[in-house]
Amino acid sequence: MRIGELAAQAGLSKDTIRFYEKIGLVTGRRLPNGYRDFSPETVTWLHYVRTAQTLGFSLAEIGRNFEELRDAPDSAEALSGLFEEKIRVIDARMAELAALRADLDARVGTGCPLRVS
Amino acid sequence: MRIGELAAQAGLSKDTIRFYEKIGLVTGRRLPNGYRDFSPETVTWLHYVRTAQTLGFSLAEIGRNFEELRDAPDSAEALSGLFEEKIRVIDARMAELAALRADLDARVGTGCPLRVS
DNA sequence: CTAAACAGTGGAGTACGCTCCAAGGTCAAG
DNA sequence: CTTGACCTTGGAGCGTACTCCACTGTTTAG
Repeated sequence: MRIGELAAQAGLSKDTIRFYEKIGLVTGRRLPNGYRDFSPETVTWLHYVRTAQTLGFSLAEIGRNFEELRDAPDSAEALSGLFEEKIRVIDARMAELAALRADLDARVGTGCPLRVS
Repeated sequence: MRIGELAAQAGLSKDTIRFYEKIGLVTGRRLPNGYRDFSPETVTWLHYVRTAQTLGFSLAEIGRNFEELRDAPDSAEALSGLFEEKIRVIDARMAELAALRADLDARVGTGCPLRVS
């Protein structure tokens, strides 16, 4: 798969993918003509990158996951582990949101002390 | 309260607070000697800023809330409205996270296709 | 009176995550 | 053989959110 198709399928720009390659977030083979050639799994990987990113992980952190994954003896197992870890993060994030929601909820209509200056 | 104390209580650096003032995220009176003088409520406000930020709101968005709040005829009512709106945003974000979680959950242990090459 | 601890300003620099060129090579269709 | 869609590279630029610096002024304690 060349970069344009990958970009379309992953919902990213080509420039973004080239940028990700530069920082080691994706790797691609090259065709004889120099064009990048990505495996279909890269689409899944990029979706995961997006997910992790919205969860607050930096590209550097995600890149470290990528390396761990690549070096793992069992990649399916490693991936499951990664996902489980992300799920824990999501749960924590949701708990945070719930707490904030409760806090705001309690303040609604109370003329609470956030009067500014 | 001068900037140093505010910084300590809010867990931010003085530079950050001066930066926030520059972009209109906090406002302060000035003492006769030119030093900034913040009200105690600013601490609460800054905590709110921190929270909103970790939830993914940009400083610009938070700043708009701040202005709406300041310009509102009835500040208590405006604040309630703001909180209710935030709650809706939070609910939406939680639903998003729940979907993400379900997605990851479904992949765990399936030896899903994310082999990286 | 002096030293230390605070405060002020303006402006430069940094890290992150893109985004947009410009100039050029590759390739299939007509 | 040209046109157009695709690809390449390097490098500049941008928005966000700080962070640091140099230099200066103010206040307080000894």
